[in-house]
Amino acid sequence: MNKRSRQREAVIRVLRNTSSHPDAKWIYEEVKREIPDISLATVYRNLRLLKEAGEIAELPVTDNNAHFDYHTENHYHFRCDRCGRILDLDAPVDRSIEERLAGNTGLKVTHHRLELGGLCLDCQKIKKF
Amino acid sequence: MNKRSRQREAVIRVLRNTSSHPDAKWIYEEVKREIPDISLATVYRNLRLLKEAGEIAELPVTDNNAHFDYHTENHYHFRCDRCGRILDLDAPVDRSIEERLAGNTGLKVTHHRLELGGLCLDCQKIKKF
DNA sequence: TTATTTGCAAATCATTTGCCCGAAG
DNA sequence: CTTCGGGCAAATGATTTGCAAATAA
Repeated sequence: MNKRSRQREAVIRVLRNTSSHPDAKWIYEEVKREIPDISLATVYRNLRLLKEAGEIAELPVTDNNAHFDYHTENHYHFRCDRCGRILDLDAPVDRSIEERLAGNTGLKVTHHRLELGGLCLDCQKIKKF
Repeated sequence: MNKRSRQREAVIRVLRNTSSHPDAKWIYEEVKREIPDISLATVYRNLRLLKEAGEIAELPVTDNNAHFDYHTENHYHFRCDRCGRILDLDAPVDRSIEERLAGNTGLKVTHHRLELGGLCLDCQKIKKF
């Protein structure tokens, strides 16, 4: 993580400029438009390093693909049950939830993650689901 | 899902009798104590079928292994950042969170997932982290 | 110069599938 | 009987790794 390579910068830039919380393959395809002979392994390598360095975050999902987010500060997500899209909510983070739920369990709570689920605007228009 | 096989019953029973939200390998090892020649594929197959039938739930995690939960009703989790353990919280689910966060976005919210993170009781005792 | 990073291909790991046999209903 | 589920081994798909060549500092 101590050299600024073209490919690493491109991975960061792609992730910064999308709000779609993409997986590695999607990021790879995007970066390839700028650096056509970049290797998928390089994308994976950089995503892992950036994550370990805390510059990006990995989202917990159930679809067998790691999804990434450039915004590491805590914020809330909405996930569409139909199309799988993940949207950022701009509601403020409410830390008081943490004490309220942990109660007297003795757990040391440092953060929380909250995600709404349902149908996004596009998918609500589609009749059968 | 319309026959009651010994191995399927065993998978369900193992999951029902643990609170550790295990992955497929762990469940496999447990069931093997009762049915030594069960196949790992059978465990995977049943976990997928049971999940599709809504009898168990899959938890979203970032560790490249699918984790399962026998309790499909909505409830909150605590995840230990150090040991990765996932605990159930017995705090009541607060559906009012959904309207509060979705606001006037137009999203149709049907459920939410909330997870606290930090250090569990055991890991708080360990000095260096 | 020299430590890092890349691209490629092979390796690994979790999970799924094809197929044929045994078991449940 | 007849259909569904199991075991095994091979297939798949995502992610990682070894290594020699390329590149940033």
